[in-house]
Amino acid sequence: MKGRRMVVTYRDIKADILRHISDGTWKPGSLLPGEIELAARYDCARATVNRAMRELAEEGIIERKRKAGTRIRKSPLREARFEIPIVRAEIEGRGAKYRYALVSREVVVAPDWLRVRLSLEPGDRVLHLVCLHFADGMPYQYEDRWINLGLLPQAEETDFAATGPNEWLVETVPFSDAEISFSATEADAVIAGLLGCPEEAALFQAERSTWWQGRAVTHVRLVFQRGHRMTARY
Amino acid sequence: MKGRRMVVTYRDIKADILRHISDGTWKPGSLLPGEIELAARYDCARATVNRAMRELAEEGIIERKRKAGTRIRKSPLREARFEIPIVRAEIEGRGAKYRYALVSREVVVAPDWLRVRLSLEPGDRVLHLVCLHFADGMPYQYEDRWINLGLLPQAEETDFAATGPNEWLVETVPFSDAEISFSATEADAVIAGLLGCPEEAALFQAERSTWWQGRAVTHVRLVFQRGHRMTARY
DNA sequence: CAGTGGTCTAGACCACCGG
DNA sequence: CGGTGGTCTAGACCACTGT
Repeated sequence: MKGRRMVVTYRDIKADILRHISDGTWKPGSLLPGEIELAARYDCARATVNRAMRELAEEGIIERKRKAGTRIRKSPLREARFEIPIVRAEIEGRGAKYRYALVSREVVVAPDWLRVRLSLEPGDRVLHLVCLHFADGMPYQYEDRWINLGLLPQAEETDFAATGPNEWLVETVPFSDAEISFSATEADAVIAGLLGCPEEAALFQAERSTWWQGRAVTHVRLVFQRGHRMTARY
Repeated sequence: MKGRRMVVTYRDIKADILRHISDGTWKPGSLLPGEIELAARYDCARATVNRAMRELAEEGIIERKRKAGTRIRKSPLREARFEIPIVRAEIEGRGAKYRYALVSREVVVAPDWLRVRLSLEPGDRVLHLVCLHFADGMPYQYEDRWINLGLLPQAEETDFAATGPNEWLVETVPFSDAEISFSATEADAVIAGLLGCPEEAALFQAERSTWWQGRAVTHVRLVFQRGHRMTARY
């Protein structure tokens, strides 16, 4: 009279383990049963338990070491994941109308601070662009970008009046490594003028350097309009 | 004379796919071969290909849909992961000496803005703490915390003069959901005084609300010393 | 050196959804 | 409806590392 036994999924196991942590059955630092033991308890294959625990480890909930076993992390070294969207998508995703404007364009020898950041050689030339991004006609983001002409010489011939450098780069360099950092900055006269905010206003900014196969592609400083927030759940 | 054939690992496959994207073999938007096809090409089990592609999808490199197959993402919807450490660990991790100070403590009825954020009832009581965290004797972070006494009544009897609320909460509420957001703020008179920076200085701040099993635990506003950055690679 | 997690395999069933 | 990815299984070998 018994139908087919419901199969235990790795999601079930994750949820069950989280429940045990939540209700205090397993406390921070304590040792969990091994995979074989749990597979027996849940009556499933070890691979299923493995996937559940591997994901919990990736999420920073538990800590696994061969031979030593699996433990609940003392202070849950958790991490928040932030999507890094393209400005256009970000603005249109909020249901606002996107507009882009090129403010200035110049080809120069890379200044020292940039050479250091991107590991460029003395004398290397870069394309320096300043742009503005608008949401519903209001200034949304100031973009100060430097593109390595040694790696992307075609950038010098490209017209950035219509298409922003961000979108051009995405389709030109399909895949890349990046380092991004967030901080606060005070609006200088130029930025205050362009964003239409008071000088010295506190603004949220992101700086990102990008590499492709070990070579520097671009460096960009993005300064957001007053009051901008970046949010994540975790 | 052939020894045991080298087994193809899921890491090999990930690397190979990334190489194909990097060198332009597969362009953004293009359709990749199915799992069975790839398993045959790499001469491995489908599960191995599946794990490689599943991880690439999690990382935002590719997009998978049943029946439709797997494609390279148009604009690589990538995400940066930031570790959210406890202040003490953050400071000691930089090799600096950590010191904590409680600035003020009061039990009050939750103000309206907090009630809304944490979905509290009118009249609910909260513990309001203001603390300072020092690195090598220099003010590092200002902490403005509110703890829900309805959920954690024992907080009212706890002495936060020695141990910071953050560490107390971590060991009291082992697991929780959180929403965190980053922005820039101007130093008001109080914060400028405590952090020792000019009034109106642009400061980086994080705000976090935390829930345990659906009930609000705490809300905290963390304001960092001038020049603070949060960095990630991706 | 022995126990634990890490990974691969070959096969199977199934859910979803595009054509 | 049929092809694609999603997942589970039972078994195996291996790498790492604490004891």
